[in-house]
Amino acid sequence: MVTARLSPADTKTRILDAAESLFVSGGFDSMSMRQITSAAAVNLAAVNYHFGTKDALIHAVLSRKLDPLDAQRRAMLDAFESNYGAKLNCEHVLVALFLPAVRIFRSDAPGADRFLHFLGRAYTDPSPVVRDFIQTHYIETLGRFFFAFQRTLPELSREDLGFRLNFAMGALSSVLAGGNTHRLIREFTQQQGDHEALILARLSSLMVAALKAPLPGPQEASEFGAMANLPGVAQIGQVLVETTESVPSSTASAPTT
Amino acid sequence: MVTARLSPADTKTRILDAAESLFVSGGFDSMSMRQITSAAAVNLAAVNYHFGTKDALIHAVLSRKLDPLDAQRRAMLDAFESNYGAKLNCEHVLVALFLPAVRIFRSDAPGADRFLHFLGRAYTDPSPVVRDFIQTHYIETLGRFFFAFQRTLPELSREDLGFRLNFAMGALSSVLAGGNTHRLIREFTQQQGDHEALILARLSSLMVAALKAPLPGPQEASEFGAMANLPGVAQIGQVLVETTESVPSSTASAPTT
DNA sequence: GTCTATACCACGATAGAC
DNA sequence: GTCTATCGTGGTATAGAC
Repeated sequence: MVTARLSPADTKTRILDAAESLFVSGGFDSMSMRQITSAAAVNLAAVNYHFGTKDALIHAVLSRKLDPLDAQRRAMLDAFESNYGAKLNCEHVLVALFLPAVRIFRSDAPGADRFLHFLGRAYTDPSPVVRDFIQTHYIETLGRFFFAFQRTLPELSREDLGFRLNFAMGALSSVLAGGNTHRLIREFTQQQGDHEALILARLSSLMVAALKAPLPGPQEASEFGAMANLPGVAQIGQVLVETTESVPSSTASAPTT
Repeated sequence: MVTARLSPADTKTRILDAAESLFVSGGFDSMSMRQITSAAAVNLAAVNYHFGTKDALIHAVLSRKLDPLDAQRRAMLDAFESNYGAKLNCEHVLVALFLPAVRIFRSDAPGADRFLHFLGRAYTDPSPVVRDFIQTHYIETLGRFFFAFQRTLPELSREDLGFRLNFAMGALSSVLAGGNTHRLIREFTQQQGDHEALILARLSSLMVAALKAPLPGPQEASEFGAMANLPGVAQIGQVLVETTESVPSSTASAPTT
């Protein structure tokens, strides 16, 4: 509505900013309402007033950053599909998947430099509150990208593509969550001209490698089996279990192996 | 150490089992002492008596599973280096890195079927209690594997290898932490003979692809740059920035990563 | 409609009784 | 070794000030 004063919207934003920062630092379960409210310089009850609950607050934090990212990803995939049609290849799809995040990261929006770190945390947080939200809100876009990858990589079966995409996306999330993103990216871009393109190229090259790697057949598997059966290797970790189920009373566990 | 009765060791083990299960489900910060003790059917204070603190408890939980894994990894790398010497290749190193985990996963030890899930959680948990413990206790083995990879992949620079290893290990952890591992892996292995070898081959092929992918140069980067500048793509997510104060400010403080 | 003070129950941790 | 009582802190809910 009208709301002449300028304080109300500011309070919500300050809470969101503080919560986001604490979320990136230690994850959802780690951040406390008292930490959030004191960092935002608002009253403890302000969170409950504006968001209702801690779960709803993290949903708002996630939506604020992930909704625009999701929309840009879809828009970019649309643009590539319109431009290339049947000639769409998997590099195009990867660009549509990565470029929006890289652009946000390289923008001068507040907190943009921490965006990749935030993205990694959001995708790796163990809390069901976070995982369920992401898995229910951005499934549609994920399905679109899955379908696009399937079109550009017809040699992969549905299950195999799922395995590789899971692998690739997990890799990206984990790398970003590590927080080394800054140092890593700076290293590769310090003497280059087009930062955005080079970051894209680096990430995409690894992804393409994981997506296009030849599928191991029985013969490759048997090679690994031969390695595993080498003398001095075969017995390592071989669980020769004579004790049925209950492990002996030793403080330092010798069993398991 | 006398402990004639059978209860004391049992109490510790039950606590460890309950804590491990809850850790896999929701991470470190999510699991509560009351959840743990009630699941283990012991008194609330039993945890503090046997382990001292919640942090020490999770350290014990991690050590119980990760120490044997770490030892087996080192032993297997030793065996491969003895067998192959200078002819060691990066597939060998990958087998030494993965096979111990796969063997534990496929053993009939209690909770072995959840081992990969546990491993993923341990490597991705956001809590400093977990991260610091892992990074301080298993650094030595990580260094050994890094050195082994460096020998078998001399064409990669130290920094590039670090980036790719980070990528590959993050992928593995994230895939495992996802929990879909069981269903996914079962799908690919249900009608095959040598499960262990095939799982190894699958994981290794993706890792090898990520480790051996050609490093993108300026020309590849410019191709991606061209994609990003297509009509209908260039303006998506472009944060119309007129203020270009902090451009390529090389704030790279730490030289070597 | 916006914000504050405060009370409520569950959490981790500790001391001391048994 | 095991348990109970207790303290400070976590998320949540409400009454009331502006």
